[in-house]
Amino acid sequence: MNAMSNPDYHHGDLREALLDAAEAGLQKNPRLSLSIRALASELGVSATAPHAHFRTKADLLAALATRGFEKLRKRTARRSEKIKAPDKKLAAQAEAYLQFSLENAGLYRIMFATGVDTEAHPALHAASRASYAILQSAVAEALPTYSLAERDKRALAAWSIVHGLASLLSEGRLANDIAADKSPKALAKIAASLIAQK
Amino acid sequence: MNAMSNPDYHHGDLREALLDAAEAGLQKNPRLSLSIRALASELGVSATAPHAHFRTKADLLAALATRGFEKLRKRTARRSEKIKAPDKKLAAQAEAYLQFSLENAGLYRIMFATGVDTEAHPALHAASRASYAILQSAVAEALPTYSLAERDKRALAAWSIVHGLASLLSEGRLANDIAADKSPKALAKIAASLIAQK
DNA sequence: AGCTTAACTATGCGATGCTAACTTTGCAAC
DNA sequence: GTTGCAAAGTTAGCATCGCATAGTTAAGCT
Repeated sequence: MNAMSNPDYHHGDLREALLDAAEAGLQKNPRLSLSIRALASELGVSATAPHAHFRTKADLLAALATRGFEKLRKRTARRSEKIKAPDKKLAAQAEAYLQFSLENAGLYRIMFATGVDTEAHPALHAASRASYAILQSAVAEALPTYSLAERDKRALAAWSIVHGLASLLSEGRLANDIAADKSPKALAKIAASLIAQK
Repeated sequence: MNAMSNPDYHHGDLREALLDAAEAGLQKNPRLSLSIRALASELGVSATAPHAHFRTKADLLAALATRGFEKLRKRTARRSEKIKAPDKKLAAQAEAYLQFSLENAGLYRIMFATGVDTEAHPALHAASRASYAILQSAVAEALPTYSLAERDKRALAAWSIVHGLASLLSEGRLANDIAADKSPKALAKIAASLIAQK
């Protein structure tokens, strides 16, 4: 399955290569407007070859977003596991989330770009939902005495505030006169203190 | 300045007409990908006519976003003025904000779309900043005994949570299993209670 | 009446997403 | 081995898009 006999004919795995190239491009320039043709030529493949793997551009974007959510989930989960104290756990997750959104600004943008229809892409929906579940459980741990309904509200609030911050940050809408300290740590602290407040 | 003598030659005000048409299009279909050519033909004008008013598409989008922020500011301000109690004021503003984002989902998307460079468009920056100021003052009123720094943190948190909610909502990422009651009122209540909590 | 300028048209280029028809390759059945 | 077939490419071509350029028309000032 790997290493085809004729190296001219072609990519062992164009599908993954496309996603890799797209992610790399977004890493270099977060505002990059992805183009199927550009990706194809970058990989030395004809302009229409990608269509064998992604029917439409939206499908490619959805796959990319799915990847992004999986990456995000792993990151926040790993960071979270190392920490025992429930309230610090929440703050650590928030920080990991914000850090991810900053270090992968381009990918993060795609993950939340409208135009990627969640309902048409079950894998994307599942990956997004799984990311949320991590956060949700951290909130639940931080507020064990609260009712289920209240904890759900807080979890929703947690996602909103953390995503809101990430979104405002990556759009450069947080000028110095609004947030002087824009480090993930400082912002995560604000978010977590608000959520876990009793 | 209004009503030109020759009705064949042309639009009294193509610039505003373009923005109107764009907004109307977004209203009908929030996911609409705006096209200068489509707008032009809709207005019965040549494909390149819009370029006399907007040098690039990004300029048009920035103008549209500026309009959006002004509309948002007026709405939240008007709603806010009617209410005296500081805590209810904050909740009312949050509700107005969320309502605006739902009723103008397409426009709201443009307002926060990356690719519209804030720094290159001072008017957009100012309009966005003015919207924020309304929210900021409501938070200050709700927490009069707090330090300036603390109030600023809360204001930032308020914007984040409200924008985060709006963003998650309009991307359809708030399925029923996450937020059962997705009415602006219910969500605003969550947001406001979190922010004004003492 | 004449000049300037803003607003618009016509033409055309290069890039893009996508379709359709054809070709190459690897693999498996016989 | 040959044959058949599906997967993964290719080339060609269409429609649409943003935008630059150059020419044209109308409006307004002097």
